[in-house]
Amino acid sequence: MAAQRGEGDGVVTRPGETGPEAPADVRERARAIPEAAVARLAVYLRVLSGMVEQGVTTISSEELAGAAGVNSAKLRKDLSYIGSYGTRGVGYDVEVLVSHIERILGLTRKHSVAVVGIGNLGHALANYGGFPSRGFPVAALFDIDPDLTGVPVGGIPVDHIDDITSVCAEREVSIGVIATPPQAAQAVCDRLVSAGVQCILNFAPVVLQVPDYVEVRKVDLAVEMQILSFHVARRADEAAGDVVNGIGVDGVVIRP
Amino acid sequence: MAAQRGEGDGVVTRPGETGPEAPADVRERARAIPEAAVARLAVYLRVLSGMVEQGVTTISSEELAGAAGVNSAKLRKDLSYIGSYGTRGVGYDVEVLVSHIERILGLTRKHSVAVVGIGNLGHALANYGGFPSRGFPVAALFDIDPDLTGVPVGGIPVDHIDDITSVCAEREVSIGVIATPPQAAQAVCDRLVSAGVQCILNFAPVVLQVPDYVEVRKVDLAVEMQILSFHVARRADEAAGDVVNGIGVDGVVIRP
DNA sequence: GATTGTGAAACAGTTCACAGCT
DNA sequence: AGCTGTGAACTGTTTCACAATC
Repeated sequence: MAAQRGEGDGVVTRPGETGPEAPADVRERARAIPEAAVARLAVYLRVLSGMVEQGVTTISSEELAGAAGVNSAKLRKDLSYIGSYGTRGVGYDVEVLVSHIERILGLTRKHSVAVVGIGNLGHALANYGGFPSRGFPVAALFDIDPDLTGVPVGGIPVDHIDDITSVCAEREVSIGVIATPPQAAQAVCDRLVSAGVQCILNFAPVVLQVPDYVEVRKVDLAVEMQILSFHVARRADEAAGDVVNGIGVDGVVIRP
Repeated sequence: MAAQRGEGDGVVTRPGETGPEAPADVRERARAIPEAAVARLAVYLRVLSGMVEQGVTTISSEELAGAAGVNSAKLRKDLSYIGSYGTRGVGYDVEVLVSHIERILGLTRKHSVAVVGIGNLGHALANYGGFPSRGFPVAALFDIDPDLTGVPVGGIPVDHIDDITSVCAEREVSIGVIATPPQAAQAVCDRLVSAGVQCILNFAPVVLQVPDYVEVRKVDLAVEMQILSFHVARRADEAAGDVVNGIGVDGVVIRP
C-alpha cells in the first residue's frame, strides 16, 4: 500500500538510461517528463485552446509563458520534454502544439468519470460543464442513500454505491471522484479500486491508502485555506514591524 | 503583476542569513519553511486532531508519518522546520504538536472568507461545514445576479458583487474564494484585491494576474483530471507491451 | 533579427544514515 | 534500546545564457 501523491512531490517517470540499441529518433525524445511539467502542460493547453478560438495561429514562448503565468525559459524547457517542434525566429504553431500536448496527456482517448457522494459537492461536480467538454464525461454517480438512487442529477441517474463494481465495469469508468464525507472515503476508495478504477480524485479530507498502481490526486480545501492562513500570518508578522535581520516572530525567516 | 503560484513551486521564505547579533534561541529556529512543508503541516495537523479525539497523547514519527502518507524522515524534517520538541526515545506529545502547528499556520486567528459566484460550486462552498469548523467562517457571499441578492445561502445572505469593497472591509474578509465562470474571474479578482483582500483561492480555470503582494492558490479540476489522464496513458503504453529499454510510445521513459 | 532548444549552473526539496538524547 | 534531529548526499526543478536555426 502506498499513500497518494501530495502536491508537487514525486516523480512521474524515470530519467532513463537509453539502451544503446534504441533507434536515434526515439532516443532523441527519450526523456522523463517531470510531474511539475505535466501539470503546467495542462495549463498551456487551456491557454492555447483559448488562442485557437481567437484565431491565433502562431505564438512565441514569451507570449504563451506570459498568458500561462510562468517564465519563458521554463515554458520552453517544458515543451522540450515533449519533443516539441517550434520554429526558431518565429514561435510555435498553436494547433500543432495543442494536438501534441493532447496526445502526451492522453486526451485523444475519452476518460469516463464516476462521482461518488452526491451531496453539495457531488451535485456541483455532476453539473460542472468543464468535465464533459474536455473529454471527461461523467458516466456514473453513486450514493449510499437509497432515496437518491434512480433520481437523475445533471442528467445522470444516481446508482447505489453497492453497484459500483458492475456499473464501473459496464461504463468503462477510468477515473473515480470521491466527494463523500471523510468517514466514508477510504471504504469508497477500496471499492473503486476493486472495481478496477486506477485513478482517483479525492475531495475528502483524508489520506487514502491505495495499492502502488493506483494514482491518487487530492483536492483539500482545508489545506489550501491553511496555506493561505500561513501567508496571512507571515504578512502580519511583517506588518507588526517585528522584523529584525529578516527574522519574524517564531524565528521564521521572512521576505525583506 | 505576478501570476499565481502553481502547485508545488515557489518558495515561501528565504534561506536567510541570520545576523550575528540575533539572540541564540531565535537563531536556533531561524530557518525557512518550504512551501511543500507548509502543505504537509496542514495534513499532519488534521491527522493529529483525529488522534486527540481518540485520546492518543503521544505519537512517534513513524506512526504519524504512516497516517499522513509520508515517510518518517520527511515528517521529522518538516517538524524540525518549526523547531519542534519531540522526546528522543519516546516521540511527540500530540497536543503540544497540535498547538505548535496551529500557531505556525496562523490558525490562532480567525480568517473570514468571502465566496464570489454562487452557482453550483459556490453553493457547495457556502454549505461546506469544513470551513467554519476549522477557523474559516464564511462571512460574505457575492454574485452578479440581482435576483440572488438578499437570498440566504447556507445561512448567509448573498450580496451584490458591486458591494464587495464595503462588505469585505466591514466584515474583515481576509480570504476571497473565486467560484465564478472563467470570463468573470479576473474582474472579480481585481475587485477583491482593490477591496484589500490579499489571499485568494481560485476555482476558475484561468491564470489570474495579481500584484506581487497577493497570494493566490488555485484548484483546477480540469488540470487534475488531465494529470490523471496522463497517468492512464502512461499505463496504457506499458500494458500494450510497447516497452523496450524502458521507452514507451512517444519515446517517453516509463517505469520498468 | 528574432526566437527556439538545451547543456550547465544554481537552487530547492527529499532521503539517508547516524550522532545524540531519554 | 528506541526515537528524534540533522548534516550530508542525492534527486528533482528552475534559471541562465548562448549556440543553432529560421
